[in-house]
This record gives sequence, structure tokens and C-alpha cells, in this order.
Amino acid sequence: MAEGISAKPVRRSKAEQRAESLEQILDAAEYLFSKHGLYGVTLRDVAQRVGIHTTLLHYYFKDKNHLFEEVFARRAGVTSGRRIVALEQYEKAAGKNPTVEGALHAFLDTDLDLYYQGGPPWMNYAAFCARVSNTPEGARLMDQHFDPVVLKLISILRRALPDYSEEDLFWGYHFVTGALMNTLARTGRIDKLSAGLCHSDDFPEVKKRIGKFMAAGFLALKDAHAAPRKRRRKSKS
Amino acid sequence: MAEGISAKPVRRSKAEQRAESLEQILDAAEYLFSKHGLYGVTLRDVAQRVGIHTTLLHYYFKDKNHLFEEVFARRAGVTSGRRIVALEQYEKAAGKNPTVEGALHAFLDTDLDLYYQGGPPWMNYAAFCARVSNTPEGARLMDQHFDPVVLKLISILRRALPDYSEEDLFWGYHFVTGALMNTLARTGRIDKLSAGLCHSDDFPEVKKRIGKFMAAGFLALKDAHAAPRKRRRKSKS
DNA sequence: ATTATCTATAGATCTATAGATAATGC
DNA sequence: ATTATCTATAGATCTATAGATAATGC
Repeated sequence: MAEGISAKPVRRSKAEQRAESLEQILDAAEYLFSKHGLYGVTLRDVAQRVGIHTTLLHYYFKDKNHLFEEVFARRAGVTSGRRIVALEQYEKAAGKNPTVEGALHAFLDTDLDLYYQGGPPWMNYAAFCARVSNTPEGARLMDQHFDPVVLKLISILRRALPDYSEEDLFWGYHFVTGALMNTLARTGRIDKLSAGLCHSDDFPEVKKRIGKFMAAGFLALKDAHAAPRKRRRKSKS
Repeated sequence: MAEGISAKPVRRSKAEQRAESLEQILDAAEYLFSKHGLYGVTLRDVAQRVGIHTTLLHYYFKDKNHLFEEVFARRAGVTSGRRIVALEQYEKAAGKNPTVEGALHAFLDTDLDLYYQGGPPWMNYAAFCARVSNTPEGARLMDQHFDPVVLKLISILRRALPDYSEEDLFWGYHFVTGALMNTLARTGRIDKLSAGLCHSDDFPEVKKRIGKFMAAGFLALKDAHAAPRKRRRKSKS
């Protein structure tokens, strides 16, 4: 009705429109997938959240699976790249004597910072990855996008722990990534367990602990397979 | 046609029929939910896997959500109960000086043994729990069924680490459960990463390491917040 | 003249219910 | 006489496509 009064034509170029729509769609899908998973989200849900028509999703994305994969891929390169750089810098700085803790800090802190400082979209992506990491489809995407950075980490750990078996290195990493994914998921479980003392969004508190915790874990594997030196109490035999 | 020849009427009582159908349905649902999640499984999928008609599911279960919750609940009491017993036994045996590692072994090994020795159904349940633990609905069920056993574990850790803050205890548990869930999920990711050296089904290998690894992690939190005593190399400041 | 967005709609599922049939139970 | 299982079907979604409309682009 009141046409002309503060009429904002905005005049966006098509490239801008396209970029903006794509980003809005990916953001909405990322949020919803992080909450409900691939099958728990309908294209209509995504469209409604963006405020566009469902069919526009098909204009930009071939189908739901492609949308899902592009959500994964969009930020995967950023986090992977940043961690590779951080690991390379650490390797250079540490010279001949890299430590487990140093490598883990480069790997973990870099990632936690990215999510925490990146605001809601990055926090959603973190939850998305965590949710997806425990699924068959997700594991495939993890392999595809994150193998290089993980193998880089393990190569430094190998140098820090030259007498360790390969199995110990991989199982150690397996524990680390489990703890990390549980952090990224932010399910609120620690909030309830601790009666409100801890908050699953509180990545700084995680960052204070996770590197040191995991590094000590790795070091303890050294004699995990050796015959126990201390007397065992209440041994069954 | 060839009636009479080895005709096996089998004559099951209704109670038996009911129990058997219920178990078959729950097993099938457990398997499928572990692979595809709540929304990735249709009632038809479950029915087909069992070889019955979809509508029979509605006869036994109110709706899909109830089926899901009953899958979770069926074995939750068993694993929770076993671990509580194990923790109580450990507490008794350890007397005045419980250790972190002792408590973690009771908690973790008891569970890993249950799944590993329980065969496919229990392994599926483990994957089901892991898959579900990173989701909002799942976290709620975890709270509901597993809070007592977790709080029991933490109460022993509190006695083992009397000078620790509550936050350290809860965050430490947060790391432990992440590593455990990543194990139970069995996504095959470690298989690929390690080029076939490690296998995500290989719970005995996990059991060899996880208790010692996590116990050392807890102990390292002691001075995690203290100012670093060793000189820091390449400090930015 | 091209590209972004919407309208209309087909076809496939999916959940859930009502009611019929075929077993077991005393 | 009760309980387990199946048949038939309603109603709601959901994905995906074809084709129309409304913008931007030279």
C-alpha cells in the first residue's frame, strides 16, 4: 500500500542473489540436520526455515543427499585446512622433538577455537559433524574430508612416540576423536549430570582440559601391555 | 501338500508367541535404528525384516516412538545394573583407597565385555546407543536410564581424587563417555584410517587400552589449570 | 536473454485405524 | 473366548518434475 515510502529495491545482482540463497539454504539445512539427522529433516522443513518455496531447493541442489553432502563439504575444507596449517607450524616450531601434547593442542585447540569463535553457524556445523560421525554415511564423509589432517596428526604423534606400535597410535586417536565429537555434539547431557555446573556449550572449559588429558592418556599406553608391575589386589587367579 | 510328513505343529502357547514376536520385532528395530536412526527406519522396514505385516507392529507398540523407546529400555537396565554391581564390588574391594583406574575398569570393562560376549544383538544395541547418544532424543533417554550408574562412577572418582574440582570430574567423564561411544558406534572409521590394521569391532583391543588411557587423563587434570611449570617454547607473548 | 523463484501436480511412501480371519485357551 | 495376525484403506506427507512468472543483464 504505502508504496514509495522507504521502498528498498535493494537491486541485488543475480550472483549476489544466488550466493545469498545458497548460503541461507545451507545454514538452515545445517541447523536442521544437526538436530534431526538426514532422515529427520524434510526439504519442506528447510524451505520453511528459509522462507522460500520447497521447489527452489531442487533448483539449487540435485536432491536431498546432495544438499546434505554440500552442507558437510562447505566448512570441511576450512577446518581441515586450518588444522593442517596449525600442525605444520607446530612441527616446524618443535623441530626434532615434537610432543604429544603439542600436537594435540594444535589439532584440538585450533578446531575448538574455530567453532567457538565462529558463532552459531560454526557451532551448528560442529554439532552436525558430531551427529553424523556416528553414522555409516557420516563416517564415509569423515573419511573423505578429514583423513589427511588426521594422518598428519598421527605422523607427528609417531615421531613423538617412536617406540609405540601403530595400533596404539590409532586407538589413541580413536579415543581423542570420541571425546572431541562428544564435545561438538553439545547434547546438554553434562549439564544435567552435573546439575547445571558444567555446560556443553562451554568449549573454553573443554579446551583447558582436553589436550592435557589426552596427551597423558597416550603416554600411559606405553606400559599398558606390559605385565603389571604393581601387585594386583583381588586378582581372580 | 506332503502333509503329515514331518508336520511340525510346534504348538506354541500364546504367551510364547507373544514373547517371540516381541523379541524379533525389537531385535529388527534395534538393528535398523542402529544403522539409520529413528527417522531413517520405517515401520515397514522393521516388519519386512521380521517377515510380518506392518500392522502387527501397531498391535504390539503404540507407535514408532514407543517402539524406539522400548528398544532403548530393553537392555538399558541390564547394562546399567551390571555396571552398578561391578562398581559396588570394586568399591568394597578397594576399601578406603579407590583408584581412578580401578573405577574406570569396573565401569568400562564390564560394559565392553557385555557387548562383546553378548553377540550380535548386544553389539547392535551398543551401536544403537552410540548412534543415539549424539542426538537430542537420545540424550534424554541416556539421562533417564544411565544417570544412576554414571553418578555412582563419579562418586568413586570423587573419593579417588579428593582435591579435584567437580568440574574436572564431570569433564573427565565427558571425555571417557565420548571415547566409549565412539567405540560402541563401530563405524569402521579406524579400519580405514589405519589401512586395515585396527578393527572397530575389536573391543578386546579397546579394553586393553581405554581404562589406563582415561585414568592417566584424569590424573593429568591435576595441574592442568596451574600455571605451566615448564618453560613454554615459542610462546606468543 | 538469462536466471531466480513460484504454481501445479504426479507418484510414491508412510503411519495409523477399522475390521476380518485364524489360531490358542479353558 | 481370547489373542495373534492379516486385509483393506484413509489421510497425510514427501520428493521430484514440468512449466509459468518475475526479476536482472547487456
